[in-house]
Amino acid sequence: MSDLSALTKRQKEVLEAIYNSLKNYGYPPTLADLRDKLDVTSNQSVLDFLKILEEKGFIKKEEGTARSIVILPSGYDLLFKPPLAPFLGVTTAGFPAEPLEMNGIWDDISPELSKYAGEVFLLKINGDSMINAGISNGDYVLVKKDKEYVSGDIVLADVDGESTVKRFISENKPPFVYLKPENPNYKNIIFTEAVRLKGKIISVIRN
Amino acid sequence: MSDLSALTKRQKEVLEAIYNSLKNYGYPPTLADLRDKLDVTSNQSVLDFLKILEEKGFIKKEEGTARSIVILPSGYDLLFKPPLAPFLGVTTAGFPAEPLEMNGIWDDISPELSKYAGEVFLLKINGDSMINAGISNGDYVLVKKDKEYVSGDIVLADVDGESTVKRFISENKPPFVYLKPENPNYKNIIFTEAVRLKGKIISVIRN
DNA sequence: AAGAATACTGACTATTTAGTCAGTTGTCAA
DNA sequence: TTGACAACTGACTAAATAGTCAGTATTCTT
Repeated sequence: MSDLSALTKRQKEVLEAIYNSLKNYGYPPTLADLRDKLDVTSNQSVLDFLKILEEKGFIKKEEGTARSIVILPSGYDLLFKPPLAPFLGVTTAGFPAEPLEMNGIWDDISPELSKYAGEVFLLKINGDSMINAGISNGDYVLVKKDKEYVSGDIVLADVDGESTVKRFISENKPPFVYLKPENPNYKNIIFTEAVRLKGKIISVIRN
Repeated sequence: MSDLSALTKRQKEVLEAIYNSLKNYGYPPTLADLRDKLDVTSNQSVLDFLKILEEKGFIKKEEGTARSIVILPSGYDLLFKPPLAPFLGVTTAGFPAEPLEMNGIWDDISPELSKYAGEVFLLKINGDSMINAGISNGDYVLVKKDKEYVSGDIVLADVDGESTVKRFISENKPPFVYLKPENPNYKNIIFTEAVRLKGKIISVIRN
């Protein structure tokens, strides 16, 4: 038997189609809605998929009831969280990483933000190197993956395998390009090949 | 004609019944579901209500479509935010109020937070009197209504009809009880009858 | 090479659900 | 005291929707 949590590409498309309906109309799709979205002509195809998704625990539906498909938490997980996973172990701001407990926290962030899924992730700040930029120990920052950075951006950087949050500076005088902590007790990090920019901090959340 | 945004007690019950269905089952109710919940025996009663709620802009439904009732933002406002309304016009942090644009912003905050509905609201900070506490101009703060405050809490206070965010201090030496701005350019506000504490700041959100 | 799983078809029925019609009752303000 | 409004009834029809049946084609595994 195949892995309980594994979905084929097509099956994931179905889950996404359900989610999109929900998002676009505010209520779940009918079999016919899904039939159209999935470009099939038979209800049976849809019922097959729903049965599989239900057996694997991603959705739930009531028999004999119109528009009764509900996406379960594990379904939402599959839709949104997997691309974030690689980052979740890491943590930041100049000090050793601590595993991030997403439980609860992610729920406090809007599902709306899931439109950024794959591009945005949440990190818990560990350290005080950015205190003067209003980012304190224990805060959560929302990081958006990006390719372009301008001087002054607050960024998540990977320095020799260790993650850190600093201000990115690029200027016409020495030391030209470097990472600047917003705390006089910390030193600038000169940009070398060991430094990689992972994303921009787009939001700070403090509870 | 009566106020467009006013609902009778019964009409509000209907809106709540819709919401409860949504919450309990994950999808909207049918006419029959509502018929049962509202303890009426005719579909027409339900249709009458839905028509009124739709005309008044609290819900939307598709004709000829099962379970197609969607609660609109103003419907959710009515369900959760009414106790907050008095606050929304106000704004904060030492300077004149600016009407708060909830649109978009509220969407960035989790629906999960609606469990605090009636106790929590969002304010946009206008001013820099709390800059050293990490609360800057343009930030949003999540305020939780409360009755008990301890020295050191950052609070939303009403001072002579004007709202402001400050640190609440209560100590054994003069001036004993007062509101302290976290910015040396601002003066302490001594606690008098003109000062009322409205809530605690539980979260700061910066975009 | 055979079976299992996946993805799919087309015609059909049964059930659910929305909506209509033609009213009644009670309340409250002009 | 009349008329608008709010809340409601019971029987009905029309439409939407779920689900069945009996298959085929393709790919992957053993």
